[in-house]
Amino acid sequence: MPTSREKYWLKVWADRRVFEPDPVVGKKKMFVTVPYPYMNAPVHVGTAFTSSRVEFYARFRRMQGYNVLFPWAWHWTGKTIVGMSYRLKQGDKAVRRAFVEIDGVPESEVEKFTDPEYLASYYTKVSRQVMKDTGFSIDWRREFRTVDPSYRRFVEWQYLRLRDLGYVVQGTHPVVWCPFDKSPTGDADRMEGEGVSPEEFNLIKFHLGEFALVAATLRPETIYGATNIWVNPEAEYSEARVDGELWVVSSSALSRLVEQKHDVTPVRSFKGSELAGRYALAPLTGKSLPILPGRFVDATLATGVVYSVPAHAPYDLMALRDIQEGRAGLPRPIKEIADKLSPIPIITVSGYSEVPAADAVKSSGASDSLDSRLEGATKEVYSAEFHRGVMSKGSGPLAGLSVSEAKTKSLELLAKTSRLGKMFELPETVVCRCGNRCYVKVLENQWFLNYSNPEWKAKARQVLERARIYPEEARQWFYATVDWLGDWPCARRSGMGTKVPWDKDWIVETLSDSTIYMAYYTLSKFVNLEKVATESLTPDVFDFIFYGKGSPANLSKAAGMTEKRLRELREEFSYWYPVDLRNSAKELIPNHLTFVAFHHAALFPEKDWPRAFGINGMIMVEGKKMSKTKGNFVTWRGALERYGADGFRLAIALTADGMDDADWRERNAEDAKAKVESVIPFVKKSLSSSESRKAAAIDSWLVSSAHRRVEAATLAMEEMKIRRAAATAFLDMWNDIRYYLRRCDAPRSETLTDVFNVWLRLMAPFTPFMVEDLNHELGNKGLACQSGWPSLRDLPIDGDAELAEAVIGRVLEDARNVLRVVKGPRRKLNVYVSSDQARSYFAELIAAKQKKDSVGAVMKRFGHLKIPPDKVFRLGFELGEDMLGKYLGSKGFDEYDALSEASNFMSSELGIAVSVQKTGDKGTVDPTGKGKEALPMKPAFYLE
RNA sequence: GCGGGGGUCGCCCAGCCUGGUCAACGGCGCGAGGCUCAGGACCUCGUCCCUCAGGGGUUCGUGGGUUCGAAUCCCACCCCCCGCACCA
Repeated sequence: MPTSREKYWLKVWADRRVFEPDPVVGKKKMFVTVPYPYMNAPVHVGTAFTSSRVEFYARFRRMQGYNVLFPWAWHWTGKTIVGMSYRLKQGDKAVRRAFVEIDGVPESEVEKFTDPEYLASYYTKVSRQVMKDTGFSIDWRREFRTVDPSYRRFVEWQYLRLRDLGYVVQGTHPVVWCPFDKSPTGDADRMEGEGVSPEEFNLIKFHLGEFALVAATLRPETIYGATNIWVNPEAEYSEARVDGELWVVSSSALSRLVEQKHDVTPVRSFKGSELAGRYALAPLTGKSLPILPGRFVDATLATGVVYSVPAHAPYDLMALRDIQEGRAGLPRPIKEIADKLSPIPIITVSGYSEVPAADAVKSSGASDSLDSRLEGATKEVYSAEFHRGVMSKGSGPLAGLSVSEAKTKSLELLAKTSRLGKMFELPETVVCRCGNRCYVKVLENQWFLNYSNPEWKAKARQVLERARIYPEEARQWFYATVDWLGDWPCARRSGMGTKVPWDKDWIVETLSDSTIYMAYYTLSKFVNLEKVATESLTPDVFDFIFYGKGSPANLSKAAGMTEKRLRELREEFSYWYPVDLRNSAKELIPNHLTFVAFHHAALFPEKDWPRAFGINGMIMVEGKKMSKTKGNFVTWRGALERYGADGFRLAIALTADGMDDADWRERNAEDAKAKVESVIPFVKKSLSSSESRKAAAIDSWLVSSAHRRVEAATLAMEEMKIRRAAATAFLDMWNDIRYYLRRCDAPRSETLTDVFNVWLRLMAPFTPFMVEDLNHELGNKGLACQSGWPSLRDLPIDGDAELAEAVIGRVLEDARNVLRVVKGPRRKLNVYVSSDQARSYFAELIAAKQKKDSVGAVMKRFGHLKIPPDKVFRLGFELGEDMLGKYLGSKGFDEYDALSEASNFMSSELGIAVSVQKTGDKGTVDPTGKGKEALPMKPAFYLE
């Protein structure tokens, strides 16, 4: 629960509607967005990380005087929510446990989660509250859910227009299919078989009388090494008419062939063992190969028929040995056939004998053809042969080719014989979340977004080329994605969502519908305030709002809206669009963010294309990837409760920049919380020790430093370098003030007050609650979040003051070094500032070098100083261009005055008396003559 | 495999585009001191190795190269992370 101070400010902000922007003619605007989070769980620290970047940016821009719109919505469409709800209903304990133990949902609520809409509404409710409690500057008037009727209207409009443009096309495609869900089964929906996708198996038709015995293989190049054919003796096989030919395949293959749009008429079925002992004729080689029973053959994989290449396939070799060595227990005639067979090597590969399969079988330790260790042996041999293998003499026309070349060549040859077919199959078992085994289905007349369209691609690329991308490193990834994207299936059969307007059997797939919805925020306000009815939102009305097409007078009646309202909608859109910033985590580049580019390219004129994309890394927790199963899932609510709104916000701001992954660490969050809490006491204490007096150099220095910090923080914010900006605002600024307090005898209250006022505004985007309190504490009227971003003009640079502190810092550093090293008694540190002569020498030598003049003339005049020129040049480098320029350009800087003034300070810092003197002045005590070594900004020391 | 991003002083990380100000910012951790009855918080100093004068040595994945000079530029290699699609 928010603290009372947090509650107080939340109420003030809400009452004054500071985050509810409407168009203001002539006022520059800033429209920033984050992809809506999916409501199958409460928002977590990852959501917080991504969205807080926009929140900080929004508050920053608002202070800069922009009219900032930061809207929010909730993603409900898709099948995950429905799926989780369904699994809960089925009594899935893991799902239930996640709800209760990780998400913290009360048991009484979980009961109701069997209704997917309830589940989503619950998470929406708690997520909205936590975001509000964190003080996000969101215009909640525009909030919506992706299932809202008006939003559906908007999606329908989008799809109608995309179809008009020819970007929605129909096509045919193989998918992993769950027969129960009647839906494609993506990775996330699988219980087993992650990452498995359909592979195209080659079907090789062996002549078996008038039939074709159809063997399936991924390695067609091995056909020359085939010794026999395997069928599973236990399984059922069928004769069938397939696409007009007579095939023999496993019975289970028939139904899958049907799903893959083959024309199948079964003729008769029989046991696999019936085929044993018969012979079939191989294409290309023309060899007659015996059919043998092999129990290792999976009849449910592809056609359930394989040809045997014992030289290169461990399973084949082992199965052959099983028969030859009597383990298979087969009748004599079969065994006699097998006894005559031996491996035919056709591939040579370094590191293996002539029969690689034999080596692999041996090292695997497998004892028969059903031994699972053969799996590994197979992978090993295939991999070695594929990458390093060369086809040998026995492989006929393939001889001399690499294995991958031979693959292509063999397919060409087979195609010519018309003994080649194709079939999709899953190389491994895939089981759907619902528990059913999946297979490959070829979907016909599926709707696709035509991302492969070259013109569309070119235009999408333009959108990206015209946009700023933070950080720039992400740009290449975007471009690569545009090139890589193929047609995207954009409709599905199940889950929540909007129906495809012209084909109501389909639902628009969720990634495909969430591409231009930022435009919808400009009108959702009117819908929520009941100023616009869902029925009014016809395609023509959307055309008017987004394109200005048509006239309000003509539209008004049909739309059931006044002309004024129509114009208002159009103006609201025109004012806010385009999106100025869309920020998201990097894993959305290959899909959502690039889709945004595509759809804006298609549907909007260039002036309405997104201006910038912000990309951030993923969230880690204590150095590990956050996941529910690992048990390191941190909810936003949980973190907020522990560290308070400001502490949480600062901690998250300081985690990472660019595409680096953000590491959420409790230790850092605790530290952030403590920092936030100590700001106000620090300010109060500092002010109470201050006094009103005339400004001194050190006061100007603090103002100068503030200038530098504001400059750095502003630049960082503008480039979405949130961590950098937060570190500058909090840590660097704080360090400067602390130094100042130590540095001067009595801090000047006017300077402190000015600088604290700058500081609080720098911190305002990150820790708004504490800052409002501080603002109040400093006696300011109005709200900090509405005050202006600090102006550099109010913070003059004082180069001389900066030089003074720089030289003091250098002296302290050097002196500490000397004091650390030198042992023995010490009483006093004499500091000798360089003589006027040395100063001239330094300046002239540097000038000569810069002008590329000869330094000889200068040396001649100053030779008596006995300071080698190298030493001068080295010091020049050491000082750096910036400080060197400042020093040489300064008229008023007096090193001696600066250091003398600071002698008390240096003395207390070093814990030893410090006496500053100037070389060459009368009365200077320099018994060892060290002072002669002094150079500008590099005084000499003598330790007594 | 393809595509993208990276490897920095115990840990996280800045610097790299635009080479020298770099033993290299900042934070965390750790050590010493201060403040405190004490602890926490807070403040200061220190934290690669050596050094009784501000210095020296060895460092920025590895190996080469360019240069008066390289964490920064070029080449090769090694390693790590992310994405690879009908899914939010």
